[in-house]
Amino acid sequence: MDKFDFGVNINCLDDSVILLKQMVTMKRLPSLVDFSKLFKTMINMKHYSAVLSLFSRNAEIGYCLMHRVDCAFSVLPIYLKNGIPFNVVTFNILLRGIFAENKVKDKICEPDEVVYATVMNGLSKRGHTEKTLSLLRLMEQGNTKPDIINYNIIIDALCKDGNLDAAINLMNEMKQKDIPPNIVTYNSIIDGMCKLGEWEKCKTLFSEMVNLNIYPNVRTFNILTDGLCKEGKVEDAKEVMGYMIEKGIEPDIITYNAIMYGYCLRGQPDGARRLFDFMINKCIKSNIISYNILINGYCKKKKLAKAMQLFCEISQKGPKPTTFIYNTILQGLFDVGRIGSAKNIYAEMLSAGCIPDLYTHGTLLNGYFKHGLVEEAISLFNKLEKQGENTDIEFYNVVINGLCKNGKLDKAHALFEKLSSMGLLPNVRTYTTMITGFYMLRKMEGNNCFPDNVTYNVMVQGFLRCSRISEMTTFMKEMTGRGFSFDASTIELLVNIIRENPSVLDMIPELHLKNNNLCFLRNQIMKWVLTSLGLTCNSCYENRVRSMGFRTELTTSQLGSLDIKFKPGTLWVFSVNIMIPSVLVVSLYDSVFVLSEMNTQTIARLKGYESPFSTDKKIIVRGRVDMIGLVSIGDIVWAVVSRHRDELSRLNAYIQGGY
DNA sequence: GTAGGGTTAG
Repeated sequence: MDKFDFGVNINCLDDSVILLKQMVTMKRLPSLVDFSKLFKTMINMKHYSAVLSLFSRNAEIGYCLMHRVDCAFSVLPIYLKNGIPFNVVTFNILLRGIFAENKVKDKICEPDEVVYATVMNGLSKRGHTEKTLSLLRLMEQGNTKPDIINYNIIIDALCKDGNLDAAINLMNEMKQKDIPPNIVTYNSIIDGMCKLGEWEKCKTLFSEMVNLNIYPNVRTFNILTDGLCKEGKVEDAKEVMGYMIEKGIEPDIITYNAIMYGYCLRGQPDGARRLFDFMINKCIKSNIISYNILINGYCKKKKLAKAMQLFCEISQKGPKPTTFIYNTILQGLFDVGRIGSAKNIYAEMLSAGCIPDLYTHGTLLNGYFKHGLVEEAISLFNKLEKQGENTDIEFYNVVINGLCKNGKLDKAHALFEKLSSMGLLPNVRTYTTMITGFYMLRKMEGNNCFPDNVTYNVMVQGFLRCSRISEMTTFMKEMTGRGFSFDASTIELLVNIIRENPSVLDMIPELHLKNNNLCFLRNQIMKWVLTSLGLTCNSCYENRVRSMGFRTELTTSQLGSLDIKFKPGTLWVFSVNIMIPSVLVVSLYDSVFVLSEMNTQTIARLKGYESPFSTDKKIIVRGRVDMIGLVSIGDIVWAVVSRHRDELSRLNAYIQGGY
C-alpha cells in the first residue's frame, strides 16, 4: 500500500484505531492531510479520551508520532480547537520528539508561527503556562523565531496566573529583542494589574504606553472599567467612561455591562437598570450578558419579581435564554426558597431544548439539599450518575455536602469512600465538607463522645468565618436545644460579621426568638450603635473585663469585689458572660444610666426578688447602688457614665425607640 | 494564531 486510501468504512472507533495503526506502520508515512482527516473523523465520533489515550498509551503510535513531529504538531491544533481535554503526556511526547530528533535545528520540522501560536494558546488556556513558556524557549532555538503574538500569549497567561513580575520581565525581553510590545501586550498586563488591585502600577503602565505612542483602545478602557467596578468603585468607572468618550472612544456593550455589574455588586440593581435603559436610549443593543447581570443583581437582592420580568423579556424579545441565564434564575429561585418555581423553570429549560450543564445540576442539587428535599436530590443525583456524563469532583462535593447537612452521614461517607474508585480525587472542598460537616460530629457521638459547649462554639465559628450562615443556624439551634450557648468569642465574631454585613442578621431569624442568649448579642450590637451615635466608648473595656476574670465562671463574690473607677464623660459598656445565674450589683459614682437586658425568664425571676443581701453571697458594694438585678446566662449590663445629660437622653431615646 | 463583560458548590 503506497498511496493511502482513506476509505469510507470508518464506522467506529475500532476501525479508526486499526486504520491508524496501519498508517503508522507504513513504510512511507501517509501525509499530514491523511492523519488530520483520520483524527478529525475520530473527533467527530466524540471519542476524545480514546484519541488522547492513543497518544499516551499506544507505544507504537506514540513512537511514530515522536518521529513525525510535523504530523503531531499539525494535528494538535485540531485537538485544541475542538476543546478536547489536553493531556500533558501528549505534549511531552511532542517535545521529546522534537528534541530527540533535533528536528527544529535540522529544519526538517518547521511548524510556522501560526501553528506554534495555536498550540501555545491551547496550552495556556488549559493552565499549562510553564509548558507554553518552554515552547517559546524552544522556538527561540529554532528557525521560526517567536513573533509578537507568541509573546503576547505567554504574557497574557502569566498575567492571568497573577504572575505579573514574570510577565513584565518577558515584556522587557521582547523589547530587547526588538519586538516592541503592542496594545495587546499592554492590555494583558493592565488587566493583570487591575485584577490584583494594583492601581498605581496600572497608572504608571498606562502612561508608559501612551508615551510610546501606543494608545488605549476600547478594550483598555473596558479592562479599567471592569477592574474598578469589581472593587465597587462605580463612580471611578463612570469617570473612566467619561474620559474615553472625551478621547473619542465610544463605550460599547462591554463597558456598560461592566458598570451594570458594578452596581449589582453594590446591591443596587436599580442603578444597573437605569444604566441599562440609558444604554438602550443610546441605541447600544443589550445582549444576553446584560440580562444575566441584571437578573442576577435582582436575584441577589431577592427581588424575584423583577428578575422574572427580565427573564420573560428575553424570551419575548428574541435572544433565547441560555443555559447561563437559566442557571442564574434557578439559583435565585432556590435562594428565596421558591422550589416549585425553580422546578418549573428547570422543566421549561429542558423542553426549550436548553442543555443543562454542571452549574445547572450543581444548583439544582444544592437547592434541593438546602431545602431539605433530600429524596428529590438523591433521585436526581442517581439519574445524573447513571448518565455518567457530568461527573467531576465538584459535582460530588455538592452531593456529599448536601448529604452531610441533611444528616445522611452514612451515605455521605460511602460516597466519599467511593470517589477514588471512580478516579476522582477529593479536593480541599471535599475534605472541608467532611471535616466541618456533620460527619465528624456524629462520628464522635457514635463513639460515645458527645460534643460540648466548646465543640459547638468551634463549629459555629467555623461556619461563621466562611459565611455559612444556614449551617451555623442549624448548629445554633441544635446546641441551644441541648442547653449550650454561644460563648463570648463566638458572640464577638458574630457581631463583627454583622457589623460588616448587617443582612446576616436577617438570615438568622431564630436569633431573636429562640436563643436565650441573644440579648447578649443585641447588646453588643447596641454598643456598636452607640459608637456610631458618637458616644465615646471605651475600647479596652473588653480587656478590662477579661482581666477581671469575667470570661470564666463567675461567682457572686468575685463580682462583688469588682472595682471599676468610672471616669465621667466616658461611656462604659461591659459585657458579662457568666455561666451561672448570679446576682449582679452595679455601683456607680456619677449620674448613671443602667440598662439591663434580660430575657423573660430573668425578669420573671427578678419580680420575686427581694434583696440581694438576703442571699448568702457576700457582696461588697462601693458607692451608690443604682441597680440591683439578677443576671442570667448571657445577660448584659450597660453602664453609661456621663456628665452630659443630653448624651444620656439621646441614648435613652434611641434605646426606647429602638427596642 | 494574542487582549475586555455574566451563573453554584467548603
